[in-house]
Amino acid sequence: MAKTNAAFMSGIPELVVLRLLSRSEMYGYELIRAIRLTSGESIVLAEGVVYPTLHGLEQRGLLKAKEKLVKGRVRVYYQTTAKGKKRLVAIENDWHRINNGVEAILRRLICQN
Amino acid sequence: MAKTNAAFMSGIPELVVLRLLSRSEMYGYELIRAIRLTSGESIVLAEGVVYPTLHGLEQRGLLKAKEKLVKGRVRVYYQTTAKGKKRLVAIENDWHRINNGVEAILRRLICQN
DNA sequence: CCTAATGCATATTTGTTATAGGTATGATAC
DNA sequence: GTATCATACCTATAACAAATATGCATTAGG
Repeated sequence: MAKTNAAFMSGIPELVVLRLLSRSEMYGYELIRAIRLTSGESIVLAEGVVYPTLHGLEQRGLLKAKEKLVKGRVRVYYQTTAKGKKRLVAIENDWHRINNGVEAILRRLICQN
Repeated sequence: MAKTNAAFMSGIPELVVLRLLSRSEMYGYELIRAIRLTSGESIVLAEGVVYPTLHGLEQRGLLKAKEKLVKGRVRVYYQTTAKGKKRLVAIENDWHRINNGVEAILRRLICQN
């Protein structure tokens, strides 16, 4: 468990990657910064997390990769596919459901066994 | 990945167990029902998840166990200790921080890289 | 020159949850 | 009376995903 993230991270990389790349295409390094900045430093994913995630999502057809040569350096741009967007909707729903469940327990809206 | 829970579950068992047992003592089976009901069926933890969690938390001094004989049957009641409540506050904070980070990305409040 | 930042990649470890069993008692229904 | 379900506990193993720790190569800055 990292000092910065500390638990509650399962599923998060897939969710945030699909979400950010559904809006605009990005390359890995850029995406890592975007996750950190957009989350207000709350979510910091190392390269060893993001790159395998990108490769996995691409293999599953949820992302599409495209190589570009920028300043003599190869960048791999990724973009969420239509299939990826469907998947995104599904896991967003899952995330909200789990979240509501936890909130209900923390706030104890309902009660009694 | 379970059909009911589907990702986003890391850290959740510890959090909800510490939270529910900080309010009132419960025995394992009762706790399992309480998690399911209080979360509105959103979070369903099997016995194979809850019992090891209880044992682990007790070993770490975050829970205190007490055996009771009820209707000729032994029940093990658990209760969150003072140390457990401190830990609870810490992971509740972690949980909210991660949550806010994900929300910011989903809603894209902030932007630009 | 040397260092930091950029940019990609992957093998291995670690930590947790999920699964799938196992034991035993009490209550209910047929 | 006996079959079945709910109660109540337990643990070993599998499965999975993130974290860690690397490696390589290029560019910009001091």
